[in-house]
Amino acid sequence: MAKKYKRHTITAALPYANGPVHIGHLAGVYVPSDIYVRYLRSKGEDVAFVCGSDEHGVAIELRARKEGKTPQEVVDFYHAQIKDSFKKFGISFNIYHRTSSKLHHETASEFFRKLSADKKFTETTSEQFYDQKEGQFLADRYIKGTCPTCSFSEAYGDQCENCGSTLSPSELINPKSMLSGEAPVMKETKHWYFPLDQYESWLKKWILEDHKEWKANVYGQCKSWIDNGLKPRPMTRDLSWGIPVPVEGGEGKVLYVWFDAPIGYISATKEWAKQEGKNWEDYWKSEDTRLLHFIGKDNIVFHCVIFPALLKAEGSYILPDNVPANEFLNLENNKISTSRNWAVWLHEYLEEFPNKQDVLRYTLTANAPETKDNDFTWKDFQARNNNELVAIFGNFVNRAVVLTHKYFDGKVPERGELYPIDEQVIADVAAMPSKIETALDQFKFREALTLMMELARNGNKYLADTEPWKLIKEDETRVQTILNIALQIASNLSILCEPFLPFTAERLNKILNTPERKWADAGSADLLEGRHQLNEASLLFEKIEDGVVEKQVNKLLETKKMNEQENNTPELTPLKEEIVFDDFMKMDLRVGEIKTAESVEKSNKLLKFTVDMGLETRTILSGVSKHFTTDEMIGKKVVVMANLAPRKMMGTESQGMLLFAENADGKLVAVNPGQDAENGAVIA
RNA sequence: CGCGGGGUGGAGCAGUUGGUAGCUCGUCGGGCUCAUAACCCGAAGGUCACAGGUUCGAGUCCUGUCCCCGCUACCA
Repeated sequence: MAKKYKRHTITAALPYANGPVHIGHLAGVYVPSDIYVRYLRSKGEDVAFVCGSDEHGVAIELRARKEGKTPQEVVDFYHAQIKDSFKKFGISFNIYHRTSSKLHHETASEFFRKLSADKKFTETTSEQFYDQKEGQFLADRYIKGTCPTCSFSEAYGDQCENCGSTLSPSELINPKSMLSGEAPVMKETKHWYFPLDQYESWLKKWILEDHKEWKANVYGQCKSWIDNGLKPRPMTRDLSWGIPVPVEGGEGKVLYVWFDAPIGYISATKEWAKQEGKNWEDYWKSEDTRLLHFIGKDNIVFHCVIFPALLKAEGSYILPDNVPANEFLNLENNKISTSRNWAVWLHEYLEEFPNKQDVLRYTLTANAPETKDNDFTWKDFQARNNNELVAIFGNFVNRAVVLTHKYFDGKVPERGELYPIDEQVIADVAAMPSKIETALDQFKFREALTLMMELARNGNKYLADTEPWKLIKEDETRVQTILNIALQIASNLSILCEPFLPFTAERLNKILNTPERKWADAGSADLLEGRHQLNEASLLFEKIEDGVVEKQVNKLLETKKMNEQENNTPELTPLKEEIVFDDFMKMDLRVGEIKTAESVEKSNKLLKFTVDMGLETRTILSGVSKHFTTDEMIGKKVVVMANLAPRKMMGTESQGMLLFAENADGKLVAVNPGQDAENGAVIA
């Protein structure tokens, strides 16, 4: 932070209100942002920490339809649940707002109207697929059809999952709406485009030159976008759930969620300012305010490129000074997945681990995905609690307090003459706050946490080196000095651990019988006066037994089992249209035997096979390298669609098609005619 | 050859402008007994994904290869 700022506006990514929040959200965004905010507040800085539920978008509309509810009912439920989880975890938002609120609708509409009036949009009419049965335009992802490149029948409108080609929906053969299953029609529609391309040179300077200090993952992602050339992006959608387009001709259309969601930060700030009697514009339009966005890596371009460009276009807003984005957290070696229920849900954790919010906050900070994706395991959670929080932090505090009660009736003893070891440890304490500050100022939360724990470790070492329990028999004055210093360290811990472990800081202050202290006090060896009365010692952390984490692991195994069962009784794809016998007879299916198999250069999906078809040997390409190794395919009998028109892929002509069955989990199995079938035999 | 991030002792991570490879946890050995069988000391353990190159010297710079993750633009 080279520049001195008067105040800070800190945003945390708006969680999407179509499901509860899990440890991935916490680790990636909310714990780091909360640590940073608590640190700033402790330093006495003026901070607005804003967040809220993102409640628009097509996914919520679809979910509501599926559950037979209104979109509002869906978001009401999850908004309340998410808000509650954050509150209980001590995520100290100044306000947790929501984008379905009236104030937000007004704010976003006004923003849009301003850009529209200033001619910052271009209005373009184009033809898009429309589902007549559902009365709705279709996003690319909601159209399926046959891939023109590889004939895969389940290709999406934007991409074929089988061969990897990038598509546009109009290229699909036999397109089908995923909503109704009907064939969509083309229909004209007008949208408001934001010409991002016009901001290219400005973005180049602002990010690539002026913000080289951004994290490597953030900077790299932005550079990639800018270097690839920016295109105008539509800022409106043909949907019904969202903020109505507030200008002439916008009937039946809503604002794109990625247009309205970041503005949610602004409306949240407005609401908070109104409640607190402050001026919201100080936090968004004043050059001496520092704006920071805490997000996950999936949001980088929206927060670094699109939203800043919109703010720039509007003209009166400040721009983010930094966007500390984290990578993703995995759970027990698998990607966290809401739909597969592979997650640790915060509302469940709160019930199953009462009063252990700090343990999770600690684990997620110590193992935060700051530079790359990381893995959360229950075993690691248990180890960090038992070996670090209990053994090092909790134990040190307990030792110091118990000894003080034992020898001095719980009154802080006066400090006498200092030995070199005392002076050393006091100097170490004094040096610690600035070390932690340096780490926090660079968003290195893992490192900051390690430093904080180092102080507790030093405390334990100090006690071990000075051995007050031995000295008490011969030199009580010396013990007074030692315990005084040990307690000063404990008091320092209460300040320095507060950003990371707020509940622990509170308990520690209770034990020490002290008020909450501020960052400026940290480093001092005079936080506790002589004869200050301590409260009874109580444990800050408790050991977590094997059975407890085993239960959690079993719960996940159970989930895995259920997912597998669901896959075994899959939702089968509905039968295709009836065909007549002659249609069937048009297909020439033959038995073949794979003679050779090799991977295709520059393709991550294709394998190249030579297949013995009895009369001839054919070269056939198939997009199956994710499913099979070349070795396991050699010698296999397969069914070949023999009279399919040849097609060139990756420079090689494929003379036919191998048949595979696809399981619900996407895994392919070769259709096997049995080893007795002769090569070239007709299948009918 | 689409783009970005990552690949460092059993696990999780640091390694700044190239100069004897560090930290936490775990393991092994020892010590201590105030403390939640907690604490303290010591040791073992790495061809820094792989192959070349530049250099007196490369985890660090260059070239190529492999692997994992994400993005690829109406998926929030």
